Amino acid sequence: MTKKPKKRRGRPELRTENALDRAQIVAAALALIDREGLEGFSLRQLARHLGVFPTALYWHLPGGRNELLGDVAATAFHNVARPFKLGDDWASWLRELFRRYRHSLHRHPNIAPLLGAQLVSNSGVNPDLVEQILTVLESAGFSGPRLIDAYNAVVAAMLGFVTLELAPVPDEDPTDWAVKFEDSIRSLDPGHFPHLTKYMNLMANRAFIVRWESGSRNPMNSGFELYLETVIAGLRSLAGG
Amino acid sequence: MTKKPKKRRGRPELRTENALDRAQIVAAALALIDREGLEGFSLRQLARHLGVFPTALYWHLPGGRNELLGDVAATAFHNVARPFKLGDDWASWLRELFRRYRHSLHRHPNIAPLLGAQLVSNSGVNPDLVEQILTVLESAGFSGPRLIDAYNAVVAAMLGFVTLELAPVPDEDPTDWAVKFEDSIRSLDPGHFPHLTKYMNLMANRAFIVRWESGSRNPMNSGFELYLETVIAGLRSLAGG
DNA sequence: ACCTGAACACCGTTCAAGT
DNA sequence: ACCTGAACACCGTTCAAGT
Repeated sequence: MTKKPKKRRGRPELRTENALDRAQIVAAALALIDREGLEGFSLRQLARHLGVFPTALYWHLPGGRNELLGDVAATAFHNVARPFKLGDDWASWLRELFRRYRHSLHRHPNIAPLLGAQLVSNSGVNPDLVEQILTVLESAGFSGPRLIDAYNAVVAAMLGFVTLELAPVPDEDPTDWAVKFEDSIRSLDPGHFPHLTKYMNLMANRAFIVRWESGSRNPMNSGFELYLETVIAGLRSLAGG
Repeated sequence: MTKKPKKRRGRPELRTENALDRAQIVAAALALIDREGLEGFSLRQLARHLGVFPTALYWHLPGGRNELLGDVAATAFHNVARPFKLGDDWASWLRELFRRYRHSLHRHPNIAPLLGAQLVSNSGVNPDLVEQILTVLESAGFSGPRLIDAYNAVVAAMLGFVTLELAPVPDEDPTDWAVKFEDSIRSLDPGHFPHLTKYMNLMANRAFIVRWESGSRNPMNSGFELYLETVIAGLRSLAGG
């Protein structure tokens, strides 16, 4: 009954009662990564933002940095999969899944490396998504070991394009790097690179390997759509097999 | 004319004349990453192996860590693309490209995150590869803006699957993590996850999201092959468009 | 030209101690 | 139960100085 809410009232973040819980830490981490990027992110900086000592985080996340990043990565999968009812069109369902996943990551582009390139993201992932993809592919005509192969192809396709699209630029002075890189691209010899130079205005900074900005600044929409249709057309033609 | 090869003869790595050049540093870095992984890799450790001070590396690689990793990543593309002659079958050429790239990365699985998830890899990449893919896709029937979309789809497909397949396991005590993760997968409710539990023996540790080992220990061969055929069949059906 | 050496401003994590 | 506080063993990078 004795209330004492006046403790530590000079603090920047007002930490009434028990300030920290796991969800709050994860949310703050995501916000920090959104602003600073993954390279600039550290537990110590996060702790500073939360108004606690770095070591306090270990009580809530015994696994430390990896556990935290696993939880952060899992948020990208929230609400990407819609319900699939028997009789629904599998291709439409897959299209929507791919687009919603991509949209979700474009809202937090800096976590893209976590999803594509670190198995850590597994731990937090909802098995519902796995179950649904299997259901949809069965309805598309796959079964047995081939169904599992198709499942792997679909997951790789869903994550792969976006991981690459949103791959971060080097963290050094980005304009220097961009200028230097653009120069080297634009000065290629048309004799040796006829197609590349012919299509330069369509490709410069818009195509993999010859771009100097990430997809977060330069979305690759039409490339993604063609990729998506490629995968769906391919699955359709292999479904009978 | 005065030869003095006896300098510093007590050193572990015998550094005759000028010990360091860029190529040597890159090779040593790759070897170190192969053994320790990307997380365990540091410039200081690399310098120790080379018998120099960490700061010596900056004379050869002014861009520091990023420049070094860019060069390391570029080695994955060496000799993946075969020559393409007019009249050759574009599908066969693409098949070989994908397989050779995958094979190249399986020899250095720890650098996979650099290629998929960091734009830094661009700097060292050979524009020949770009030119060749454009040539092949034109021969497959693509042209104009759609050719560029197809190019982006092909690059994303080539890099995407392998990046995911070789995504590294968390660096903490790996067996602990694996056991814990396997338990959580195997104890899923068949009522709620009928397909996933039905296919568990085919999927456990062999399919994305429900595996606890990287593709470097557990290659996903049949998944890759179906993915490859999916992309090729899809491109074939969209080439007319 | 090529490398040493000291210094700066950081990291993640462990462990004991406080309340 | 939840957090502080000190300590450990590291980082990448800059800058001046040596040869």
